[in-house]
Amino acid sequence: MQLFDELKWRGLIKDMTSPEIEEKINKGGMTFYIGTDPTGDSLHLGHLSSFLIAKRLKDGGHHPILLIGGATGRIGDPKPNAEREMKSIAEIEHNIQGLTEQVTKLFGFEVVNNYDWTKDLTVIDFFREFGKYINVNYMLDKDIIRRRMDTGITYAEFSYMLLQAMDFYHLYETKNCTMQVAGSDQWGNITAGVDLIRKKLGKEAYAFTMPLVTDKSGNKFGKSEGNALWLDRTKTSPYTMYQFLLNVEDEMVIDYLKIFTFLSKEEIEALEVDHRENPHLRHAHKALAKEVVTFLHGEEGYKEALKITDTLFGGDIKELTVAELKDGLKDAPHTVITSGTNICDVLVACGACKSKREARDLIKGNSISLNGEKINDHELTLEVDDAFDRELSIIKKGRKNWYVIGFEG
RNA sequence: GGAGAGGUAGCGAAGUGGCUAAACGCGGCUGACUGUAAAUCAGCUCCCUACGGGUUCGGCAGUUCGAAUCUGCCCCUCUCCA
Repeated sequence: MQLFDELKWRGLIKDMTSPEIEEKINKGGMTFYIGTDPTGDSLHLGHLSSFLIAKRLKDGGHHPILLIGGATGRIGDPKPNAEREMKSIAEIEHNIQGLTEQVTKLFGFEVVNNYDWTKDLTVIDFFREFGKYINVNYMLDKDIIRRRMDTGITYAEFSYMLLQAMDFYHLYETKNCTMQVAGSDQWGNITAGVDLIRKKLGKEAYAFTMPLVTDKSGNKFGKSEGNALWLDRTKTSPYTMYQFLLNVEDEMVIDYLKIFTFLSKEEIEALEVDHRENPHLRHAHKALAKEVVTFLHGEEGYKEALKITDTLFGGDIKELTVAELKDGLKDAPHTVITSGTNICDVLVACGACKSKREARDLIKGNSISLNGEKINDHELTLEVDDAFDRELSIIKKGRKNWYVIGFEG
């Protein structure tokens, strides 16, 4: 199967600026770029799909460049509903450093920063060199701008697409970068760049987008309880990442295998059959979790995640040794209390509950386990004598939220 | 600069002097059922050991026995005009 067809089969191609892209992708040898603004100091799962496309293209003989938006990040890409908060320069610098290290390590891409070629541009030069080539009517016609017309948009964010267009133009000129790849929400910005290159240079540049990865109900994929799943293991442990992927919706798991793994068509189709016939075995889920965690954190990270999973979901935690518990729960919040503390206070202290009221409600609702036993008395106190080896107690909220309690004194 | 319409809990949106800690929907959390899934059903969703108390409806200051609801000033958003 040729590269383009494979990308298509994996569901990674939504829109293209030109049908010639198919041939160019199959042929290899292109320099292309993907971009991200330094909104955080690590990538998260939501970024991964487009970075993996870049990796696939790289493996197919193309040359990827990662553009980090030191300049564009100072402005903010318009969101559909509201203006972005401006980030401090210090935070942006910090994020650029984090992202650069991460991407270099994980993907080995060449990294550039658009602040380097925009920081010395004067306003007047900007207007003469770029402003004159873009019509406001054209900008107003972009979907993202139209959506912001009733809630308001500042001149800074309105101008964002010009900065991104300049990036493409700059990379085209200096690095012969002829293609841009991004998520479908970037279509407006991308085409602005293609048009700018055509107008200023009379040359054709190319771009395609990938569909936004969503869950079954159409929400953006890659958040757990409102928190992003970071690719940096100090921010999101291999275990947490593994668990998230193991729990994706049945209907979506095959799509995710195509998007997030390098498993072949044959392997994925075999998993699809397996999953249809024996859904409860969850072989497809396990494959997805294994592949992604191994790619991100190596064989060791995967083994660690698997071991913790087996420990926590394998049976009765009372049968485990303290050493096993410690190891299995080393990513769970760890809180030290004094022996004799009320259970509700402990639940708040360890972060399981926002308030004592919530703690009582959860206890009444049969949701809290202490050392493997459900509890229903909110007057209960935690005693060091009841702890495993007089050292630690384990609280579980719901089915999969764990908290380790140590004792002081 | 002028005229009009708005700012209500995580989001959307009711409420326009006491019956409102604030309808309803979404989201979130928990329970049951399952396969650590989905769907479904049930409970919870400002804080407090509580048939009660304390803080809320852009901000500040007032009117009133009583304000999310009325008044003044300020901040912010949208629409139209210039």
